[in-house]
Amino acid sequence: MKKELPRISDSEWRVMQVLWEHGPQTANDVVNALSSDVKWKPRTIKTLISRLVKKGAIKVTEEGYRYQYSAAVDESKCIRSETKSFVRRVYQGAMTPALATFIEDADLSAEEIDDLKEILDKKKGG
Amino acid sequence: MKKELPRISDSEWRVMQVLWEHGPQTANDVVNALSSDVKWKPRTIKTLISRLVKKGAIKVTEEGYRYQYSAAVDESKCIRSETKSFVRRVYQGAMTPALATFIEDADLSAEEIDDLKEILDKKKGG
DNA sequence: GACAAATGACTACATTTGTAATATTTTATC
DNA sequence: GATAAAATATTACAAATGTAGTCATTTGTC
Repeated sequence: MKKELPRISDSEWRVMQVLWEHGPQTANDVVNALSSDVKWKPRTIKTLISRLVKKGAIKVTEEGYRYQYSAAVDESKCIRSETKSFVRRVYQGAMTPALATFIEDADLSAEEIDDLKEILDKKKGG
Repeated sequence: MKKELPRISDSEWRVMQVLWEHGPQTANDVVNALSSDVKWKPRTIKTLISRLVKKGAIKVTEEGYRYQYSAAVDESKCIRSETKSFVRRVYQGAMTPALATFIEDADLSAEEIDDLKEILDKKKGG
């Protein structure tokens, strides 16, 4: 019984990332966390939070007398799901060409390259 | 003077892919090419084509008496641009973690792994 | 040339998204 | 308890998107 992931829009992702990174917070905490990154009015962020609550991506608890918001969906699940739909859309589902383009475009240090090769090796070994 | 890439929606990608793959075509050709993949009415596909023309992603030429449509934007540019915005959104721009997740999730054959390692090596060498 | 068939242009309409404003309810303060 | 301040809820509204329908025109056919 896998629960459907709600679809999370671009702007909404920013909000989710705050919650995934910092755990339960008030709406104001989220506003503050985002204030350096985006130029949205606090109202806008509140709206995004409400929509995410309605979608089931965020859950609310009343801690004391104010609401606390926290992620109700798993970050890696969302990332994987987004990744899959991205690859499906742009690469018609073909993972290897996607990876090849990624690698070619990425600006990688020697260490990063080695790390990735190690991941590849592990994959082969497994 | 780089021209701005128009933003191409999910459904519109399907249309673009047909044009990138098969070159100039009539609207009907596109409809036929897509008919096995999607369940859209021909009208819907015409609408998508019109929107893409308006956005400048497709160009029209009158071959004889019927319109021929062809891609006006470069496929790899679009792919790169989409990829970048995807990584920005989901991975906050961090390419290496993105790649790591990609690799871990991918279902790769031994050959594919070797190919990717080779790409990585070339990257290091360069 | 009249008329059907094909094509393209224009119009439609609900949903989602981006981006908020206003109204109401709670809480804090005097 | 009245009132201000803060938080939440309700409402707004345009652009983009998904998904088409209808109208007008062009073309092929008799």
